Amino acid sequence: MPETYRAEIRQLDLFADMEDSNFETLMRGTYVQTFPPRIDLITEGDPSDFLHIVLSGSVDLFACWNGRETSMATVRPVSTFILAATIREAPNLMSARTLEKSRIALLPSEDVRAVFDTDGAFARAIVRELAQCYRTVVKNTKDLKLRTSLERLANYLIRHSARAASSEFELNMEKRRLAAFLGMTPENLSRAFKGLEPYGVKVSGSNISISDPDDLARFAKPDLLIDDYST
Amino acid sequence: MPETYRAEIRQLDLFADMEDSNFETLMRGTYVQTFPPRIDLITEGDPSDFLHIVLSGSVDLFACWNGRETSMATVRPVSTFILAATIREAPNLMSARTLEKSRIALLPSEDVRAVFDTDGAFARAIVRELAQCYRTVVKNTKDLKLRTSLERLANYLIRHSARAASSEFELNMEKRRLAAFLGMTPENLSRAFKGLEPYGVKVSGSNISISDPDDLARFAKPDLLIDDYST
DNA sequence: GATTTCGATTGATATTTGTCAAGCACCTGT
DNA sequence: ACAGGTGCTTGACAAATATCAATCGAAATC
Repeated sequence: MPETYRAEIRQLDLFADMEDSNFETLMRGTYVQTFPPRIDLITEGDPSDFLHIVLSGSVDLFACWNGRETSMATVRPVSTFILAATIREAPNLMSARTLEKSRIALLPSEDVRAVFDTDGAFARAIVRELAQCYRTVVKNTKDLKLRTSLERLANYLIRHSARAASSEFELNMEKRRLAAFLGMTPENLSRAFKGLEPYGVKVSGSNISISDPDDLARFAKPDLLIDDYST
Repeated sequence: MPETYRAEIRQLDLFADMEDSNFETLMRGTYVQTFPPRIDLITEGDPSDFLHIVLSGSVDLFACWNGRETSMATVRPVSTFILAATIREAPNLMSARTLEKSRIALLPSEDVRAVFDTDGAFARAIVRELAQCYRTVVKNTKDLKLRTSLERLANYLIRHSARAASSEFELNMEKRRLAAFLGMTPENLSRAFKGLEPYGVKVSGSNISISDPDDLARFAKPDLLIDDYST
């Protein structure tokens, strides 16, 4: 079914309001590919040849320097990545690899830029998307600079508990990646989980349960301007 | 001379390509005000009523949580801030205060959004601006997560030495703010300067001189994908 | 079913960073 | 010149975090 993904992409905020003909132009050069787990899709520093859209599976955005590596974000369906690099015709700042088997749509960056130059609705949608991304990174920076690793973990757990709408949930990534995402070592994450036990956090493998959410929240002090990813 | 600022603003990338009539619409509600040093312009969490443009002076963007405070960025002429919040009609994530006597233009956010909805050229300019901002924050996050405070300071000095095109230059902000910007305490910054002495960094008040830039660079390992603010 | 592999954990230790308190240096206004 | 304020620096100490090595345990492989 080579056409099924079109509707999927068309429904994305980014593409929903644009001209039909421009959407067709974009889709003409687009191809969809399924990648196995742990495949490198992009290496930081490479030119941004394609705008990527995750249709299924998940992708890790990470960055390296001087032999160190850190995880910057996880991209889940259905959303795009390296939009900013595509627009600015600049090298990618982050690398990307699949976490699991994933279907990815690839839109030639040239086409994206060309349509962007003529389709105002598309430009406006990109603005909204980029503004969202920007605000997410700013929140992340505040999290990193204003909180200790224990506080970051506590707030991470609260956010995910809220998203799961349950005081019990599964971590959706390896602990080593969670550690990198939160800006600490895996060893430190282990100890941080221990450190949250007094606040009612129980860990068993990737299963987390929070026995007293209010108690945990009193410690974590979640803040809309850091932890609310919806605005 | 109440009209001089118009030309200044019109020349900004953000406003250069838009329709004359739309620019007029924006300017109609715009006013320019001069603020003394250390005046709070915006408090995080407040609605984003105005897009701000720094015409002269400089503005500190900072953020607080749980009694802690950190500096996120310095805005210098001529550029805008809180563009993302304005577009998304969302609360500001950062607070802003003048560092010195500053002239600031204030554009009602409603007008900005209205023009944005009809003027494709304006929307495209906003995209480029936001993509730039986004990439800057991503670089910042990499700096924070991948480097120690000593490495961050070393790379900061190299960037500013390059900008000044000289191995001797003046810090353009208080050391306490530099410390907050680099994600450390003022005490730690003092020690970090000491720690860079073996690499030829000499500090005298706000005057910095780097006696052996290559030696410092060998330690700092500057990286285009973190330290190059032009792409 | 045994083996291997790899991530997670733990303990011991080192490094980095922050905190507190005191002193210093420089500016400013009187 | 002086006093007061403010930011910077320093030292002693404490807390946070990283590193290294060893072990554990569950899942994958043979």
